[in-house]
Amino acid sequence: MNRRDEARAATLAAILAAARRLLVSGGVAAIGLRAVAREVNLTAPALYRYFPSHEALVTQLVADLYDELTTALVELGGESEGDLGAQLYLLANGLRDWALAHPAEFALLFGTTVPSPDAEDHNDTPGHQAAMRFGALFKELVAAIWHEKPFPYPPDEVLGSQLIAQLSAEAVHFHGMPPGAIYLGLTYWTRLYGLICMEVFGQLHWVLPEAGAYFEAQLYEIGLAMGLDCPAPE
Amino acid sequence: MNRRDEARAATLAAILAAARRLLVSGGVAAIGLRAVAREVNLTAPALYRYFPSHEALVTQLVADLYDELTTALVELGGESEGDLGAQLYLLANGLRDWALAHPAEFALLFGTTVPSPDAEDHNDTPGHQAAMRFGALFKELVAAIWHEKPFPYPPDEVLGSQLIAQLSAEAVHFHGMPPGAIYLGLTYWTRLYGLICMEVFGQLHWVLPEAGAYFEAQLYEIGLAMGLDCPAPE
DNA sequence: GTTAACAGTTAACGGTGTTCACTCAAATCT
DNA sequence: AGATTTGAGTGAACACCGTTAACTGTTAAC
Repeated sequence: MNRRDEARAATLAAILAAARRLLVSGGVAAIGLRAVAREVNLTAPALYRYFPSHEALVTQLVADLYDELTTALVELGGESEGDLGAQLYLLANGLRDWALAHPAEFALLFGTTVPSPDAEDHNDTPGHQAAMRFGALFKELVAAIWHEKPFPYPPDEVLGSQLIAQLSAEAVHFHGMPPGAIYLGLTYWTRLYGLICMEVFGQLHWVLPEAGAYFEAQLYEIGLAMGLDCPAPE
Repeated sequence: MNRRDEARAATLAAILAAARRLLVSGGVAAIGLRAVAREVNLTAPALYRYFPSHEALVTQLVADLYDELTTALVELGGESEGDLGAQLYLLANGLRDWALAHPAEFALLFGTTVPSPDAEDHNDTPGHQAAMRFGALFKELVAAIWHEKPFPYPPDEVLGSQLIAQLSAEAVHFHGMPPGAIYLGLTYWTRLYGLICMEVFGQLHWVLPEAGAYFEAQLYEIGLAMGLDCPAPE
């Protein structure tokens, strides 16, 4: 580790920290090259020694945010050691709290990710890999819940043969769960994502000014479906 | 109607059409003042005779897209006159098809709408009003379904007293449906929105490369909960 | 027929991401 | 140790962005 490499690593971290600060305070649009450079006492072209483009900087920031969110949720779930149901409940609420506290970051991570059809070239992007690590969190937890106490799942007629085939192909990533159980776990994630998206993006205001009670009811409902004894809303 | 007013209306329509074209081809970022102006053989400052700002132009475009989507869904549902369940099914599938065919427009309408907390000033924006007209579509249909054949809804213990109070306050907008029924209708909309968001934003690729079968299964499941006889997936 | 209103232009300001030529210090090689 | 290469950083510039101001014609109104 040269003295130059140390300096490089330090400024790189400072750049990402500054970008993060700007994102939190002013949204995605606030992450300008000159603004970031100003925060670390540099000029804009100097950042091209660290990132090939503005987009690459934002992508790296996305990856860091994913990892930060993942570790935050992991240690949040660690508080309820053993009770996997409570862990999933904490995870869901933790994700919602994080999204509401950091709407700009949430929009950057989970919103408007226009996926270019050519999947090959950007599947190895740091953001994608961090997203996979985040997704694995839910995958592993759902699989653990299933293997601890298998929950009833919809009969095959509800899913359809095509979906069953698709889910069976993914069974290796879910530790050999049956397709119906994978379906229910996926349903949990889908509904959770949809609820948080609607709330963060303000798509729920026209019917519910405050979505906390609705969120809890939904969580309770889907938790019941998975055989968990979630705390009932009051 | 002066000759000047005619010209004004014509160019205004041309501006919005050009903006729409740019949105479709290149996403939201492609709607630049100079780009729009170039499309209608004008210079950028000329557009300020028609819109006070770039944002106002985009907002108007959002309103137009909402109305276009609303009418498209209305006439799509009109094909199944009488059968309200089939109408809801067509609406859901129509919305998904539209979103997948026009991802940029969908992202503009339903994604990343950062809602400023000061709700007073922009509640009368044309985009908001058009969004209300769109939302009314689902509201009315759910209410009609309920009044035609009331469906069973979750007991009060599942919802919690606070949510029941909130939903009761909104009952006037749902033609006097009980809170539990409103909850189920809202659940339909929430799950539909979440599913489409996930699919359009590419948030489902890491587990399902093609989400059509999953979408159908989800639609069938929630349709069953509302007492509808949707076509079962195969 | 004069006057006021208005669509549209050009020029400019501050901002953006990005590239190029350049300087200077640090690491490497002889 | 001295020469040489690597690389971080700068300043100027390019093409773009949204926006404003001053200005030119044409059209409507009195």
